[in-house]
Amino acid sequence: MAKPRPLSIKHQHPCDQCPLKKHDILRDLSASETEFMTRFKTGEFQAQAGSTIIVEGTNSPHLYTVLSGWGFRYKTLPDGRRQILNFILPGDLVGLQGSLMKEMSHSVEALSDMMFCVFERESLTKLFKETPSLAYDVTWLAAREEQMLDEHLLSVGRRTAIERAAYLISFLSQRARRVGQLEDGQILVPFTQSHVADTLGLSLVHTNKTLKKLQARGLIKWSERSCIVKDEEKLQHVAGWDGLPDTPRPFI
Amino acid sequence: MAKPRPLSIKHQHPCDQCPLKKHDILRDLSASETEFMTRFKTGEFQAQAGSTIIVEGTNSPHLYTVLSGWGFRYKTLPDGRRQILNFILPGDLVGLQGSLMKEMSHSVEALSDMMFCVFERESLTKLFKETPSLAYDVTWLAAREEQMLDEHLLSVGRRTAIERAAYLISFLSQRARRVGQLEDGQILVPFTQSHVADTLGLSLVHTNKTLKKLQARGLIKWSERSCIVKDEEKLQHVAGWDGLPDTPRPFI
DNA sequence: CGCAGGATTGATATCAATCAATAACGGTGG
DNA sequence: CCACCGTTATTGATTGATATCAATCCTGCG
Repeated sequence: MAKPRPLSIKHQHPCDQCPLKKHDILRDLSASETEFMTRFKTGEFQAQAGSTIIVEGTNSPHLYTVLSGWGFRYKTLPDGRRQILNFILPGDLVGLQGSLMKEMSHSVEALSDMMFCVFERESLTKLFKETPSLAYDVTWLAAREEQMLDEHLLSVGRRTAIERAAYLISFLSQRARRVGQLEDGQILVPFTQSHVADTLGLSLVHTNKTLKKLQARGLIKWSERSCIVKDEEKLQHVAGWDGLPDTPRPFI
Repeated sequence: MAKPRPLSIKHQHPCDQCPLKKHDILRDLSASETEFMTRFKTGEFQAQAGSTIIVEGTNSPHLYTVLSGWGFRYKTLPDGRRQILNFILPGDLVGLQGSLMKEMSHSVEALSDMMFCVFERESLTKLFKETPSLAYDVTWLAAREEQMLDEHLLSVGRRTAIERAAYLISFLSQRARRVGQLEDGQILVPFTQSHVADTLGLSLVHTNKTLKKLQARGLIKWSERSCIVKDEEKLQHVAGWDGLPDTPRPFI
């Protein structure tokens, strides 16, 4: 519950040595783009596992790119029921809504310790004026988020419990792999079955029983706050899902 | 199932007389923006009620803005189960994903007869280069779609059947009102309870029973392929939903 | 008149939620 | 070291919500 504050560390990672560059899935920036990003970036910011980074209804003056760590976006109903909307991984943009609209309509919490690259919301206009190619990338990222939400909605609305779980785990393992967060099939993030339940729109107990079924079928193994994927192909088949594209994607 | 083709009617509505201008909720375009849109626009296109405008997995060379009529975006599972993702109303942008990515990941169908303003996907890059303010608006619209999907996901994942129905109907009535599609509380669109069911993630039968409950409580009245809102405030309260913002929004 | 699509209803089946325990584990204070 | 927690995972029993099945009833239309 501790409210994280930006640390005063500035440009610990210069943009031309951005730690995200090592991921093949992320497209390279041109020299002029990197130059713009260097001006755009105002600092870095660290969040502890479990801390809340963005609170629904507030208006954050910042826009972030995740440099490392895992988090998730969620919304809650007045009585506390929670729905996890999506997970946030390295290379993802966080807080765009808040920069465009009056306020954020969802909250964000860190699953692991996280490191962010910080931008001022005001300079977003400048980005659009001065560097159209990056503006295009921002829009691309927004469209990608929409695409993921579409699939989640299909999942929660029309897939059965076991199909949903199969979809979620193969979705997460594919996203994880693309940013080096999958080792021997294990998704390198500490998340609980409560998180899974609130993503799938199921109760905790039923989520547990569903994961056990997948385990009994030999498709996964749940182990200490994480999940080991045993048979990704079968998981995808159970879910009736095509998988993520393997093409490079932008980041800012 | 008939595949609609663009009609050869060009600029029936010049951009400076855009029929969308009459809606207060839509922000005015500057002279230079209107000038750009005139060049950007390549024609108009009409779709019949029930026709499929975009097919999942294909790659449409066009980007559309809805001038009139209602439609919906949806995805299906291999065995045919369908999830409606969102509804499409005048002023909405359609096909952005297809312009940015390789292919569309959802389908679009017309609920009523519809009229679209047509743009070439290639000129989107030009839009970003030449008119940053419109590029910003495109991104704004993408973020707005994301916001709606977030709320739908919360609904399908965590709201009960009656809460979901209450949310959907107040959501639709508010969107309808903003573009003159609400008359005496009636949502002016021909949709069936099957559409409602596939939006809520419920079966058709249960949807019918749920709507009947709302009707018994005096909150709505279902009547010939549409819905009359009797008490919007109570609907919103049942759903635990804040409602849509009333601020002007962009369109392109 | 008969037919098709949509709406409605009752009976039954199934899935998932809830309730209630227990187990396994790490951390903490004595 | 051990007793005591709190968190997470697990399991069985029961309840409740929603799906499915099967009719029937409209209403517009050829």
